[in-house]
Amino acid sequence: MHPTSLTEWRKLPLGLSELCINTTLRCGQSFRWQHLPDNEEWRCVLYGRFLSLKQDSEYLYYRSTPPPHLHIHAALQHSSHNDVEDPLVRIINHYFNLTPSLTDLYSQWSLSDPNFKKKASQFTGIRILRQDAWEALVSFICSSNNNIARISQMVEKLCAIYGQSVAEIDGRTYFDFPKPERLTGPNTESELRKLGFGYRAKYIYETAQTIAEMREKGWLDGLSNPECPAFGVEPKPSSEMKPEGRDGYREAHEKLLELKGVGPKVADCVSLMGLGWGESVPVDTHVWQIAQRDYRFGKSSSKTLNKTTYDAVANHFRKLWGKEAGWAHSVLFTADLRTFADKLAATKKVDVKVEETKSEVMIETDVSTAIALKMPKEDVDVKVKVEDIDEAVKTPKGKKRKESDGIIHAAHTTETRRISKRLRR
DNA sequence: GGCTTACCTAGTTG
DNA sequence: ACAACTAGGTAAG
Repeated sequence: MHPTSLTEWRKLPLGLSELCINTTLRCGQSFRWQHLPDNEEWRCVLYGRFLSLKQDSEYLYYRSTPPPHLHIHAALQHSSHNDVEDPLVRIINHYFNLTPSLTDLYSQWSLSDPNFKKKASQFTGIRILRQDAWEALVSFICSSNNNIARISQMVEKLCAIYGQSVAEIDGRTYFDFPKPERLTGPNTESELRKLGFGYRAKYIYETAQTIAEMREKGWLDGLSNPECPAFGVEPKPSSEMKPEGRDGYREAHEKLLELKGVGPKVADCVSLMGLGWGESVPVDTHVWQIAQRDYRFGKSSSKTLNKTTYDAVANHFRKLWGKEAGWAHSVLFTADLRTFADKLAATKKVDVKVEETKSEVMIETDVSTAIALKMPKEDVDVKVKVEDIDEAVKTPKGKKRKESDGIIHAAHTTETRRISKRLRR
């Protein structure tokens, strides 16, 4: 394939508190975005179309390859508008779920939940993506007992082997996500095992088989929230909200559980990020820890996360945060991720001096602000005194961290290592 | 219904 | 170097 040309950057007015791609694309919702650290650019393929993004405090910048003629997603061709509306804008609005006002939602959640208010100021602009349901389903089957780095690797391999080549830019080929039919071959399971999918190989193969051969066409997308349908489908009103979620959400969740490798947590991830059900609250190990630590769970309820406890936690958060509980959940979940732990650790006590080498202007800030401002890492020289870190992180000396509140301390230990490593170079 | 255990593997930890 | 452990769970008993 020839190197593909890129269009000029175009821009959309959009504040960082309405969308922060640097956080949203790294918090474990989508596993396919490529991050180019040089200029903080993000690249991916959506609906068969290559897309590149970057952002500053006022605008979201986007560019793509010239409009394709043949291999275009069907929904794009049915552009019923006479206005020459940029198809990329439609894709961006849909994928990033840009219709609801995120700042309004944040103030709503802050009003009803002091803990949210406390954490949220460091984690603004986190949106729930409206991803393709099939891609979300496969991605989250991969996520079981796994870490974000490896999930991303696996999804990437899946696209490279089974997906269609869409563009070649800077020597890298970009692929679309393969349809279920591409994964129903008799050797798929063993191929996936060779690619390092482990026991998930069987789940993916069997689920692809089920959807391709045992379900009506459009079955999965048909489980979508009518208010937030698949790309290119007209929105319709949805049913009324209930404590356990709307009827359509309950039904989607139940149907997803019939698929191999799909338990309650994966079903909720797909419902939330792939089917547009905002009340879906995936309760994973992090959320369970958060519920026990910050929301008084764990005393009366059982020690392990069984089905009853799962529903109790999810219902509690739905009651607390309302119809878009899953969006709020994602903010707290992100705050708890190790990748982002430095935001909280740093702002607590570490005073980090950041020197922007380009302008040679010295500013004092914490790591969190530096990240929030999205200073290119290469342009930022972070200087931290080791005593400050030790003082701030208070690395525990006890060997058995697991017994107590292990998660926090473990995160701090990791963070200490990470910063020390950075200092050594 | 609630609780255990096995399941793949890349990367990290001690 | 190298064994043990960890990471967005699920299925089966």
